[in-house]
Amino acid sequence: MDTAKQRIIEVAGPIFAQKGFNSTTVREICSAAKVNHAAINYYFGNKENLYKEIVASIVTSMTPWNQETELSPPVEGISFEERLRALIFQRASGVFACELSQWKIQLMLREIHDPTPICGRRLLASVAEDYQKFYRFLDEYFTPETSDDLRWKFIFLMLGTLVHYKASDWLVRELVPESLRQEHFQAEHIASFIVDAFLAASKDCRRTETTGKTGTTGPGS
Amino acid sequence: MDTAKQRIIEVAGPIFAQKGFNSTTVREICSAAKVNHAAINYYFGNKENLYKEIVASIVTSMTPWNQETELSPPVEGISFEERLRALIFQRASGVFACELSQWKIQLMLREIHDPTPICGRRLLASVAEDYQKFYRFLDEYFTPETSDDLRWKFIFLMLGTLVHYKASDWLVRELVPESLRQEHFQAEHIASFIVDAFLAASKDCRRTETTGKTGTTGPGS
DNA sequence: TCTTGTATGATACAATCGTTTCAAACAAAC
DNA sequence: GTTTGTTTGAAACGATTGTATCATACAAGA
Repeated sequence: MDTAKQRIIEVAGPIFAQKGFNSTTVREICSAAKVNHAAINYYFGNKENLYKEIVASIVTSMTPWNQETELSPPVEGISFEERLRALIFQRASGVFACELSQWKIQLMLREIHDPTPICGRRLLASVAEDYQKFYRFLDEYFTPETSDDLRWKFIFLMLGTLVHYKASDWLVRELVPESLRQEHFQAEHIASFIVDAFLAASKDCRRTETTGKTGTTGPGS
Repeated sequence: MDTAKQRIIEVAGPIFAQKGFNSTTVREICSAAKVNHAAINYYFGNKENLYKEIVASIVTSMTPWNQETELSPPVEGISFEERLRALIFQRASGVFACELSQWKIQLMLREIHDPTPICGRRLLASVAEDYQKFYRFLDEYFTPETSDDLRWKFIFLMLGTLVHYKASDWLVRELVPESLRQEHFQAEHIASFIVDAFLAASKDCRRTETTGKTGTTGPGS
C-alpha cells in the first residue's frame, strides 16, 4: 500500500536527519510526502510523536549490530583478530555506506552530538550499550592486568576515529584529494587501519594465549 | 564600559553554542543581556550578522593554535616526540577545558558537525587549515616513503579521537565511572594516551634519524 | 441504500519568530 | 538653550510555526 501515513514516515526520516528536529517543519515533510500538512497531527498526534516513532525504528534496526558484537566471542576456529576486524569493518561499512539507510546514521550522529530531549535517551542508551558490548568483547583480548581506563581509551580510539570520519566527512573531502579517497578511504581501508593501529598500540596489553593466528600485518595502507 | 552591545555579544556566544543558530531566539539573547529585543537589529542589523561577528571572534582566537603548530618544528634541542606531546596536550587542554571560553569549542564542534550556511565556511576553513598544519608538522616524523593516505589516517586517528571525547562527552560520562574519569580522563591523560598510541602504531613509518631521545614509554595510562 | 468509521483536503487559529517603526531619553556641540 | 545624532524602550508588523476545526470523500457493513 501507498498510504499517506507510510509516505510521511518514509519521507520524514531523511529530512529530520538532514536538518534536525527544530529546523524541520511539519509543512516541509507533508509537502515532500504529498499529503496535507495537517496529516501529521492526524496520524501521529503531533510532530514530536512522529520523531519518536522514527527514532524508535532506528533503535530497533540497530539491535542486529549489538547482537553481533555480543555473539561474536564464542565463535570457534576464528581468531580474535579476525573477529575484531570483522566487527570494525561491519561498523565502518554501516558508517560509510551510501545506501538509502544513510539517514539513520546521520540522525544518530545528530542525537549523539546534540541530544534532543524528545526521544528520552533511548537512542543514546542504545549507543552506550553498543560501546559496552564492545568493552566486553575486548575482555578476551586484554590481559587481566589491563586497567579499565586503558580499555575504554582503546575503545574510544577505535570508535571515536570511526565516528569522526562520518561526523566531519566534509573535512576528509576537503583535505584528502579525490583520487586518494577513492583508493584508500573506503570502509575496508579505514577499518583495517584502525584495527592495525589498535593492535600495535595495545600489544603490551595483549593476552599471549589468544587463540588462532596472531600475525599482524602492521599498519599498512 | 557596560554597553548594551557588549552585553549582547558576551551573552550570545554561549547561547548560540548551546542551542545552535536556528534554535536560539533573538528575544532569548536580549532578555539574557537585559536589553530590549529590538537591540540586536539596532546594533547588528540582524540575527545573522551577530552570529557572523561571534564566529569571526572565534576564528581570530584560534589563530594562536595554528601558529604554534606551524612554528613548532624549527625549535632546537627539543625532540619531535616532546613537541608532538606538547601540541596534542595543548589541543586536549583546549578541548577539555572547563573555562569560560568553553562555549567557543562547543560552537566550533557544532559548525563542524552541522555547518551553518551563515558563516561562509570561514570557521570550517580555519579547522581544515589546522589539520593541514598538523600534516606538515608530521612531515618531520614520517619517512619519505610513508604514503599520503597513511599520514592523513594517523592525523584523523589522533584529532578524531580528541574531537570524539568532547563531541560526545555524555558517552564518556555514561560509560566510565566518575572515579576513573577524575583520575585517568583529564586532558593530560588523554593526550599522552593518544600520542603513545600514535607512536606505537606508526613506528614502521618513523624516520630513524629523528632528533633527540626517542624512548617511547608505551601506552601506559 | 443507508449508515458508520476512517482518511483526506481546505481553512483557520494562536503562538512565536525576526524585524520594523516610532517616540522618548540622552549626551555632546554650538 | 537649542540642536543634533545616538541609544533605549514599547508596540506592532508580516511571516511562519505547530495545531485544531470542519466538511467532504470513501470504503465497508447492515
